[in-house]
Amino acid sequence: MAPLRIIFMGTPELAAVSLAALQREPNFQLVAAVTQPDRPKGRALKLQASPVKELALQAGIPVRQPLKARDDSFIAELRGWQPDLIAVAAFGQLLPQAILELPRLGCLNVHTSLLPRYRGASPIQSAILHDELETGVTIMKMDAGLDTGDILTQRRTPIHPEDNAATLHDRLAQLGAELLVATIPDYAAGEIQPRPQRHELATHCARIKKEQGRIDWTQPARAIWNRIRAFTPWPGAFTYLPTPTPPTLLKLWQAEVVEPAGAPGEILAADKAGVIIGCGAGSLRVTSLQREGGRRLTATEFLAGHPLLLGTKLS
RNA sequence: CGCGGGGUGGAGCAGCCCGGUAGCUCGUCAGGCUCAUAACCUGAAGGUCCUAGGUUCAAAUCCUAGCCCCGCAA
Repeated sequence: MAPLRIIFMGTPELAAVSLAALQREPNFQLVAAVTQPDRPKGRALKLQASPVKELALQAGIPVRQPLKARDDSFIAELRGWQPDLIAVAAFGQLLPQAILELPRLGCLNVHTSLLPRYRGASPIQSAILHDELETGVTIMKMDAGLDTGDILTQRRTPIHPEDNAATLHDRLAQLGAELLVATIPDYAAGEIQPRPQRHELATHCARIKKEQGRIDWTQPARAIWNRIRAFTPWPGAFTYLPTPTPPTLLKLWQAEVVEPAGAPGEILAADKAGVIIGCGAGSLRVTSLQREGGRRLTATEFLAGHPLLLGTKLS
């Protein structure tokens, strides 16, 4: 059997993991990789290629970076590759019907949630933020909506207390890549019956905004704990130290829920075991934190250079 | 030229404005104390103050250039 001609569309690291997995399969022929245009990034605002682009270039796969996927000349070019299938993972743009119908086998998408839950831009963070006990990945046949296509396969994974968005991201990226590679041959052979989503159970999650990382100390400790885990490593959960003008930004990277209660935002203890801060219910022991201008430090290291007065109120 | 903070014994910081023998909280090592501790007491080792120039009688401190790190912004 001739190898399947596959076009890959994706952008961030999550997608690159899937591309790498596809690329290792001898029965798949990656005829092109499509990704977002290089974007200014970093302190010098230099243009930076997406992880998918870097990997594709390294693998000798032709790369395209259309400003708009619905551009006619781009679609014509896609057609020119004569793909059997388009595989999409975190591409960053909705695809027009013309593209969805272009390959013989249509477009498959890797989504890092158990659809129909957490459709949209931030499924990994949102699952943690909403105190879910498990999440997973879904391979679906794409349709015109946002993550509304028929489900081909799913795989679950528990969310552990020690998980944060980074660890969960890495695990789901791996799971998604494996599941994609495993699903495609069965799907191509007609052995998988796509199942429509139960749309009445759908939930949506929007793109994360940095401001959502701000901690509201009147919330229960567990909710704040989830926020810290969901916003690590990006954009970071933060609060402010009441230093004389202006307040100092303080990012919290790691914490655990503890029993003792206290006024919301008040520092109840600060020693080698961590910094204990009162919440709306219970309190939080912070064990890894970072002041603006400084690096991420353990509580012990932080306290060596930045004494925290008991009773200080964070905001 | 996007804005800003910073590079000081092993770690985290102060000192810099107002040049003049390098300090704090820890860690490490040795000894002591304790039923016990991420506890306490005593003592010790350990520093080209990022690099290269410059100013000066004298530079961690002032000036110039470079390298590296971080927050914001994306």
